[in-house]
Amino acid sequence: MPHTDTRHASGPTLRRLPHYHRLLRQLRAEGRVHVSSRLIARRLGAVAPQVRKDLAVTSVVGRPKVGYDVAELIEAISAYLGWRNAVKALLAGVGSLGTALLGYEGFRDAGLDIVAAFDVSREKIGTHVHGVAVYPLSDLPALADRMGVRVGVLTVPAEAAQPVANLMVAGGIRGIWNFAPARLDVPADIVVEDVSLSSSLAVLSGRLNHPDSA
Amino acid sequence: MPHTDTRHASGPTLRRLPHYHRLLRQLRAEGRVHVSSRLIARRLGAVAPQVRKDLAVTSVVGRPKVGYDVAELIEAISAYLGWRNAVKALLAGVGSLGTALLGYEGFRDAGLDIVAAFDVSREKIGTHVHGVAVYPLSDLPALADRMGVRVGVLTVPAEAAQPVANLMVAGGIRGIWNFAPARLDVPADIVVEDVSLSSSLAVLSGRLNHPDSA
DNA sequence: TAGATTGTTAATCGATTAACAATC
DNA sequence: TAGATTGTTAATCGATTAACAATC
Repeated sequence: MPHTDTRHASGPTLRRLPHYHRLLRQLRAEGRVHVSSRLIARRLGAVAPQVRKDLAVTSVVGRPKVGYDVAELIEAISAYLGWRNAVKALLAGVGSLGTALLGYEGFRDAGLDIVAAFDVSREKIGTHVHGVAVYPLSDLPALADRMGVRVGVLTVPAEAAQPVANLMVAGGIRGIWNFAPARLDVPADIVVEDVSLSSSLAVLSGRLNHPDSA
Repeated sequence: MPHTDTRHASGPTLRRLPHYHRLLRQLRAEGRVHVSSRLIARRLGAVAPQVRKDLAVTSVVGRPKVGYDVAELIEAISAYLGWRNAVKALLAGVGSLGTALLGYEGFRDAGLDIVAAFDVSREKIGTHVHGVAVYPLSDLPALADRMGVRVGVLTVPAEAAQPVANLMVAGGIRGIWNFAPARLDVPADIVVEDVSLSSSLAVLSGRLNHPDSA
């Protein structure tokens, strides 16, 4: 009996899935119907068994001597990552980064539909930023709950991160995409994904200053 | 003989150093002079040996029963990450994300001094964005070389990423902070650090959709 | 001194890579 | 069929965590 249950995807695997998706779309645009793990690996700077193990989480099976069906893989990755039916999200903190994220059209294709924004600033409240209405932070829990928002994008200053995260949790949000440079203390069933620009920059600086790095 | 040569800092360690730095500044502001690895670990959601191993790369030694000197650690982390004398950087791609990054004052404190921006758009060339002059992309190699720029911040669309990275390399740049969703092909001695928002979002989505994740 | 804390070695854990039988 | 490619198990690698002697 072939096992149909998908293996659990590790963090590194999840991180790579969008790269596979991007390459596969490119290959499909070039008219390619099948693709081998070896080709994918070469184009992405990886090795073939890595690619096969990653793709296995989608339950797609390849054919020996032929490879994988490109269109099937694209669809399966989209489905696995929940890109088919976008989840509703809100954004808190309409500063320069928040504004830039509100202006990024691509999130809807990546399963994220930002339906409301929140800020403390009198000047911003009541305006629309890239088509998204800005509400007062104090309305966040009630509005999030009413609209059925599941994800919060956190782009507030460090000091405000924890209190605003609390508002998100109070509003019934399930996951927080945290761009603030602060560690969040949230209930165990809330998913937090940190985007730490300072960490990323530190890796770049460290490698530049200490070049013997592996 | 005590060994004075610093151990090599791994990627994960480099990523955590800014978090230690932030917490230590906070502790210093509260008037704390010494700190134990145990306290740092608790505040950052880590374990004490992890902290001690990370901090060891700075060559700072702690005192049994007392802990580490807070000010000394702050200084040593800054020095290790090259935050003392900021490196010159340029930014290519003055879109919404590029504009947001140009507006972020904190980079200078993190050792990055963005001295010029580049774009293809006629409207943008010749203007200043958050005080930084925008030049035509074609001038990038010559200007980078002349100004002694060492880091390039890449915030162009995916299709432009590789050609613009090539311009950066031609201009003598040593490291690229890549925000574009594309894999860059560069000489082996060039450091590339990717910030992949789609990967980060994929982790969040994957954990939300497949909750049994570890 | 007694006890807390460091620095480091050893054990564990998880992810990557290599190897290879199954298969079309 | 012969040979390329998959799916999966075993080996390797690197990072995290546990353990503990040294030390102030």
